[in-house]
Parts: sequence; C-alpha cells; structure tokens
Amino acid sequence: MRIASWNVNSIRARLDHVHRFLREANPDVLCLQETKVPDSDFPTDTFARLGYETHRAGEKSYNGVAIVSRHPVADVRVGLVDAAEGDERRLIAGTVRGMRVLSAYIPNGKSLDSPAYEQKLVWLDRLLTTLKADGAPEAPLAVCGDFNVTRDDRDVYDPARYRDQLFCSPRERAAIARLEALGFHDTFRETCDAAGHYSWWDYRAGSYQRNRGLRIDYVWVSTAARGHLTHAHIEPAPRAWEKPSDHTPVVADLAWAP
DNA sequence: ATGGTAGGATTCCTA
Repeated sequence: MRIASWNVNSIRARLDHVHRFLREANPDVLCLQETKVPDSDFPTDTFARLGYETHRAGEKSYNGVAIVSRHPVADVRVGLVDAAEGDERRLIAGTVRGMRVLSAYIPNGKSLDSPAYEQKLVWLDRLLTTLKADGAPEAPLAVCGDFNVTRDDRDVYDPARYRDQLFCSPRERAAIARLEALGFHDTFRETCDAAGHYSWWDYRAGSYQRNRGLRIDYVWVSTAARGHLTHAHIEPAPRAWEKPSDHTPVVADLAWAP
C-alpha cells in the first residue's frame, strides 16, 4: 500500500498538480494539507473520476485537510479526540484496509515568543492523546502531514542559522521525540540517513533554486506497521512544476495485506 | 543582509 502526504497550499490552485501526482505516483492513499476550502467547495467529483474517494475537513481561507483513497475509508473522524470549540480544521482520520490513516496539519507557531508557539506544542501533545485513543503503538497507524518541525539538523539546510529558531527549537523537537517514544517511526529515516533531503522550500529569495529547504513533512508509522515498510522517499518533482506548492510530496510503501 | 513570494480574502492575514 502506497501512502503519500502533501501540503498543497490550496487544493483549488493545485488541482492539476494533485491529479498529475495521482496519475504518476499512483498512491493508494494521499493525505492533503492546507486545502484552504470549505467542504462544500472541495472538488470531490474530479477525484471520483480518477477512481478516488475523498474525505475532507476544511474551512474558509486557512488550514483544511483531506484523505484521498483508492479503497473504501471507514470510521472517518474529523479533529482531535478531545475536540474543543473553535478548533481549526487540522486533522482527519480514516481506516483504509485495516490501517488507521491520519492527515495532520500542525500549527506553524509563528515565532517562539508568540502564543501560537505554545498552542503548537499543546496541539502536538493533543495529537499524541489522539494516537493513543486510536490504539497506538499496537494498532497499525500511519500519521501523515506537515508537522512544521524538523526532527534533527540533517533536515535543515543551514543548522547554525536555524539553531533554536522556529521549526528547530528544542521544545518542538522534544514533542517529536515524544511521538517517537510513543512508538512511531519516521519512514523516510528508516531508509535514508543522509542530510540534505527536504520537503519544503520558502517561495521567497529563490530558496528552491538554491536548495535552501527543510524536511518538515512526514509519514510516521506505528510499531505495528513498521515491519511492513518496504520503501520511502521524498518526491521532489512537483516542487519544480509551474506554479508549485511550497511543499513536495512524501511517500511510503508498505507490504500491507490486512 | 532580517528581505523576499504565494494564496485567499479584502487592504490584510498566514505561511
């Protein structure tokens, strides 16, 4: 089963790119983030024509997540298990062929001295609570999305510049370490130790052309699913297509026969 | 050197 994840920075602006990626990479499941569209305006029918069913949790202007799947999706849940009034649309979960798949868009955090930074850390711990409720780590789970955190300095084009900065701060990385301690495995790092592989490049200052990027998008799998992993990679091509998202897709393949 | 660009909604917010 091929599982992919992509922050598309508006599904309406990126619809042709997403369809092209589905045709060329042929994932079984694609998790989307930053769809930036209310559910009533999500282009569900265009995915159906390509043989995919879609489950979305969106809102006007900001945020928004979706799961696009070739196979039936059961037990769809929108939001965190301890959902609160006013929560943004940042999480959707569904079960595909016995695998619980989550599409997550972790808050950016804005800056270390912002209330949004504290909210980011709280949101990450609420995500852990949600994963435990879904049976982690014994249950087969795949947690996909834009985490807005680098796991370590291999994921940063200029670690000195980013030291203790947003995306790289010790408290953010400690939250990621708690995810690992819960029994989640970074599928990309299961197959590649090298520095310099990124999933996001800022639109500004020619960052992509100069390969000034960060690896902040992940497919994590629980211990129950880890042994089924056969391959993982970052697919760089879509970042070079015309009018791209600032993120590129990340992909994991599992020999998964429920 | 602390800028720059993109998307979406509306003269600004988020990333």
